[in-house]
Amino acid sequence: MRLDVHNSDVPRLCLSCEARHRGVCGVLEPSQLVRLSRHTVRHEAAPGAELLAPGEPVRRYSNILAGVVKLTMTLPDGRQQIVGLQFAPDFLGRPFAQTSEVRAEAAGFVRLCSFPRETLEELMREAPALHQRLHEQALRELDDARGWMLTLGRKSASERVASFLLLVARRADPEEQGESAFDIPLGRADIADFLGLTEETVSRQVTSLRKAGIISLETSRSLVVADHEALRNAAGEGSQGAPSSRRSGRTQSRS
Amino acid sequence: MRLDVHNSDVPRLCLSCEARHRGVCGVLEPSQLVRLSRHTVRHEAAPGAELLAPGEPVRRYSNILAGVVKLTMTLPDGRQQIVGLQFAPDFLGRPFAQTSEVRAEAAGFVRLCSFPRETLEELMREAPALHQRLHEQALRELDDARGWMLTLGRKSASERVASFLLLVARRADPEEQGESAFDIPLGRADIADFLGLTEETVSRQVTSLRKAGIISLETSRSLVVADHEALRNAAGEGSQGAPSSRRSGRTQSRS
DNA sequence: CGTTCTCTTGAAAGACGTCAAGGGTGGTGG
DNA sequence: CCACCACCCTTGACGTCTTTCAAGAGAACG
Repeated sequence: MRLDVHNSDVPRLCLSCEARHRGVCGVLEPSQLVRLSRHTVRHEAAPGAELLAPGEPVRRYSNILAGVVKLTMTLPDGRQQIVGLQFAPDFLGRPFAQTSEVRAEAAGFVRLCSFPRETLEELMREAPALHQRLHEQALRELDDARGWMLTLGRKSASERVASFLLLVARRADPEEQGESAFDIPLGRADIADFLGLTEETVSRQVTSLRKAGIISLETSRSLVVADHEALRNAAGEGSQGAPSSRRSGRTQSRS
Repeated sequence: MRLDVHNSDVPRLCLSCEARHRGVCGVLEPSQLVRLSRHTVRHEAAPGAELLAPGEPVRRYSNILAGVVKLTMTLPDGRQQIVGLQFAPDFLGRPFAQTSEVRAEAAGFVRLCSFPRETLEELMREAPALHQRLHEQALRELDDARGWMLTLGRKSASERVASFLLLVARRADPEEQGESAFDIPLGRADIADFLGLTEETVSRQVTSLRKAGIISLETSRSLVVADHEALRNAAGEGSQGAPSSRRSGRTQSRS
């Protein structure tokens, strides 16, 4: 049963917060929000700031209020891969784990709302809805990661770049209709780290998509999708499927 | 508070079941086990059998009692990628989702213990420990998937094959000491689908690891690790890290 | 207006995919 | 028990996609 409460019971800090609607705070009662907000700190992180260090104990969890966070993994010899991207109002941090396996880094300026580990765990115990919300986010991230495994394992360079641009476009315009300009939140080097390519290859494939009339760029980081269906096809997600004789391997892109 | 119960309260079906200890059933009370077991069916699946079809409604969940299950994703043109491997006593199926994005397929003979969706959801509501167990498995799978993203995006063919053999060896012998023979649960074609390579390339790299004295094979599917540290190094997880001038890209393997 | 960083483009090399054929192994039937 | 067949694995030769190395253009900033 839900108590009859007023908005005035919601902490002032949370009133204009996006996380309270679409984020994890959306499932909390005002009284729980009040408790959470007592231990809450808002802060901003500059581009490149390390939000979570691999191997270090996780003391605080955060909601992402604005900006994009890169989750990266690194090999001993320095090779790097972005294994996830998080946007507002995603929850940042791994529940139940003492340490994180990944490094979280701000890609651009990021605004966060952080709270201590203990507070979250306490709330999670008494609010099953919160627990479920976090579980659902984990499953969503799992689906995403597996989708990118398919991209990394089986798609060609141009398909990977098209897939990434599709991700950007869909996030801004889920309907995939408009012709407005979307801001690409990552530089070429970060896109390369995400797609398992080099900076040069990303740049070449962007150029090639532009020359094919599928996209156009106002600046190097501002994307306009000229032909949504062509972009889906270029990403390997096209509806038409002429099964190849061999089911494996990257297909060779013509022209 | 836990009731004072005896083993005799545990359903006969569950008595010798591995899932009751290390699997999700381990957190259930005997009374809940009884309830679950009333709706439970044990069955076996032949190699290649489809356990979960992408896009179809999920009616049943399962515990894997024995065998290996491949989770695969496929592009419209037929290119395929294994996005996860599951072993006993893993839980199979995606909670909260109406349909599955991935296809689950038996790799070899598999024994399963299945129960209806409703029963699991009912138990999950009243047993927070079960909910948490499933949440933890999802997070574990997420960590795995991200680790393979790093492998698929940044490792060379020989490093990928070494990484896979390391997975097999560690699963059988977490200490990584013994010199016993491990059964490789996948054929070369499946390994290729897992590593984003072709069958031929996998075969070549296995040969190369064998010629380097790092592993030896009794049959093509029986692995002996001759030099554990060398295998870790070959997988790119070596401790020594001479940072390359460029941080990205697959390093060229010498020799 | 120079400096620096990011992005782009070019040419060459190499790793992996493709196509093709051969070898091993297990199962089945004569 | 051996022959045969199917399937899986291995090996070879070649093509090409992506990386590497290198340099130049463009944009942001002081």
